[in-house]
Amino acid sequence: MDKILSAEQKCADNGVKLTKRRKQVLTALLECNAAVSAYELTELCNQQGETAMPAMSVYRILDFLEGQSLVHRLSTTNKYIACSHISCDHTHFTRPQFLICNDCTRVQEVDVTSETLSAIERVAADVGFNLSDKQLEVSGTCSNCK
Amino acid sequence: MDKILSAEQKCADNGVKLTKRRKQVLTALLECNAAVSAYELTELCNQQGETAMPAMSVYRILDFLEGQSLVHRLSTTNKYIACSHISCDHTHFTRPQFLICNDCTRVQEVDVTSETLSAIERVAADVGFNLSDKQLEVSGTCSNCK
DNA sequence: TCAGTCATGATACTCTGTATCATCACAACC
DNA sequence: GGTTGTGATGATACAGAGTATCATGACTGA
Repeated sequence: MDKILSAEQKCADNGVKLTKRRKQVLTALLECNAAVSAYELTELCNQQGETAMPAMSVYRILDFLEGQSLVHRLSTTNKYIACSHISCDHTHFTRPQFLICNDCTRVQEVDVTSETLSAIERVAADVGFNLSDKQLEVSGTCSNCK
Repeated sequence: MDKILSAEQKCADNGVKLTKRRKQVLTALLECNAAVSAYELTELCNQQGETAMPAMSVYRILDFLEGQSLVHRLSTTNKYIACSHISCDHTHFTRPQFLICNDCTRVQEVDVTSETLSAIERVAADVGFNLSDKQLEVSGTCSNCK
């Protein structure tokens, strides 16, 4: 799985380690190819793993992976997905935007366009509000489900 | 409190009733003038109310009030706020957009501008995605806190 | 007044996430 | 080699968010 190799490389570049457990969680998340909750991911790990994976570790590891931009947390649904850009050299300079399908719960990651961003920033600035570096999450129906 | 009167009128127009309990929850939410969780709201009701307010009822009542567009649920923070437009004739034709302050947790409700909306729609359409009628939530720092 | 319907009360439970402390693994250093 | 320090993981307990379910209350309309 070359995504894991890329992830390992990125971690090494940042001076942190993609340990066995972290690899296990990331692999499970990549394989299920969907947005899943931390507890669902725990179950997935426990199904295929030899040694038991505690939910606690999954939370910690997800935090770590999020810090490395290898996974994203969807705050509207409390679920996690693997970043679409693990094996390319995409830098997260622009914020990610997530299109969440209400029917099949699949999630597509795109970049926030500069138009969208500047439109939102303008509205915020009007009331003296500074945006922080968060992502955008919108829901609807994906191409498969409509 | 004329906001309560307006709310009562709106409910009547829709053929539903703003009961005593529902008024109590809405009043508490209006008075605290902030985004609060369902359980915090339960406590607020219990502090000032004579008869105990079960958390269960608060959830049901919040659902009801949300259906009447009298309160909004912030899904990124799992909190609720009273709608800013209770006592005006604002129709929620446009989606609300919430600016959530990371420091003081205050929330400002504005309307999504047509620019923002069309920019987001364009990106979504590019990948065959139809937006549904959800709101937009962005976080940052409000004018008081910066 | 009696039945039907909607609102509320009460209990229990699941799911999500955090706090805390113990233990383990590995690397640097003497 | 032994020791010590640090970061990763394990284990337990708990808090917070939300749902399921069934019972009861209140009002309306025949």
